[in-house]
Amino acid sequence: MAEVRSVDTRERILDAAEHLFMAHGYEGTSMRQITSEAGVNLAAVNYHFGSKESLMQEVFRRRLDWLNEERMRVLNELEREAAGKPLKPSQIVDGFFGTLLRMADDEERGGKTFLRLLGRTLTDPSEFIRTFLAHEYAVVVDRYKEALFCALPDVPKAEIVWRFHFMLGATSYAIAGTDALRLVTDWQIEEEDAIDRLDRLVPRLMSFLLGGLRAPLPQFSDAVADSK
Amino acid sequence: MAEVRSVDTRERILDAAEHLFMAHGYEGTSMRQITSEAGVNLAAVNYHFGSKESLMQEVFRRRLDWLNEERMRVLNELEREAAGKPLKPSQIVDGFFGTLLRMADDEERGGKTFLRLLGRTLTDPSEFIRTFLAHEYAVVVDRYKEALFCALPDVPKAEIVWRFHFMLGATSYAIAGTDALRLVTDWQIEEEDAIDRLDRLVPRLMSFLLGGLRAPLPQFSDAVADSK
DNA sequence: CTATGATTCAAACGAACGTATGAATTATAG
DNA sequence: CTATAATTCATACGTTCGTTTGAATCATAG
Repeated sequence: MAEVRSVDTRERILDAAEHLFMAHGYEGTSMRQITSEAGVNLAAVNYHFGSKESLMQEVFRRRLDWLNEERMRVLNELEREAAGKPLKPSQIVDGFFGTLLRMADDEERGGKTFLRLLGRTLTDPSEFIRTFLAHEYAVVVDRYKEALFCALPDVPKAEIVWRFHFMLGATSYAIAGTDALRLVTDWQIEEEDAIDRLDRLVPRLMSFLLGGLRAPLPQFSDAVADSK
Repeated sequence: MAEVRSVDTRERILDAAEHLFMAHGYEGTSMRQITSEAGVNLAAVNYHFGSKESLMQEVFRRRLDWLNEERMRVLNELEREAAGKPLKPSQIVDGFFGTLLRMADDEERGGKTFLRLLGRTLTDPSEFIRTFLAHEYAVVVDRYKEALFCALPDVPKAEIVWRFHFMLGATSYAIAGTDALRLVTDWQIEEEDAIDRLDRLVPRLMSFLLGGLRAPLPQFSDAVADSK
């Protein structure tokens, strides 16, 4: 069985697809763009992956499998060290979001390209993509949610779930890239941040997330005891 | 000049486009879907708007013109009342994000449909959309940024800009809709929140945003005085 | 070396896309 | 009523899309 060529072809396609999906979105990227950038024949995608949808799923699976495992490993390690005592919220947030953000430095795992793709895809309108991602994330997110419940026993669970959601949004935006960032700034300020974008982004985002997670509980206009 | 028919047609097209762009994205929505849902002829879009791109821009302009004016009006009013004294961050945040979120109740202004469209579009990969939105937002965002600089004189400007960006992300996610929300929860908790989703979402999000905005400043690993 | 299965390739498929056209229809002005 | 401009309509154009096909090329096993 020939292996050398095909493994190479598969990987080249995945790399090109990852980059182009990030830059132009799923619907905005054609098979011809992908195979052209990968330097392979047009039919190669359908031969190796079956369809464009399956290719998209494989692009994510290649990265998320590792991320999910790593997140699980980190949380298990934290809980082992804590020996039964509840974790600090900052540890949990770092385990989930910090682990993600540190992928940006790891070119082997897709680096910034994959992070930006992920950030943009989480709000992608395509039904099959959201369904796929929700399924990929379900188990890990559930474990982290439970950890937060234990770490913040005085905060209603519904509140924690919402704040988890808000944290995902802030993070998604942060990694979706500097293009959307033009919304907020014309960069009259941060020329000095050209290189250090990342090692500064992480602590910046972490401060913000933790501040939001530990904010005072909201007061609803209708006075209802919102416990549990 | 005939006006009755064409005004109706224009509006019907805009409504259908708003809904379909929200549900399936810009690239994922065809002219035939739009004209079919609007109950008008296929050629009507090109006749009234020129092209699909122009239609997309008009969909946003119809809503954002009002939103921008309202945000300006609110901020001017706040500054008038304050009479020179710096505003409270909570006032500024409510002026920018609260004004946006309250559109959800206003069906005349697009309601939840437009909010979800906006939330999803802010991370849309299409170049011309991001460029257009950045241009539409520029002036207002700049005024609110300046207001935050004055309200938080001890916080470095770069930090405020970043946190503004994070707040946009969290808000975008919150309004992008309950579909993406499945990522975080299977709704084992919040059956009771079916109706009140919105009058509870606003205070919830506001608490989170303010907590993040006022969080302790991050400590960078390389010790550099990050003033200015 | 030959046979076999895996992979690559050029070419084509039908479908769907955004847009353009010119005639038919409708509303307004004189 | 008639003339004129605005709008609607059915239809078609040229592209591009994702996918398929069958032959050509390659690597490996016997």
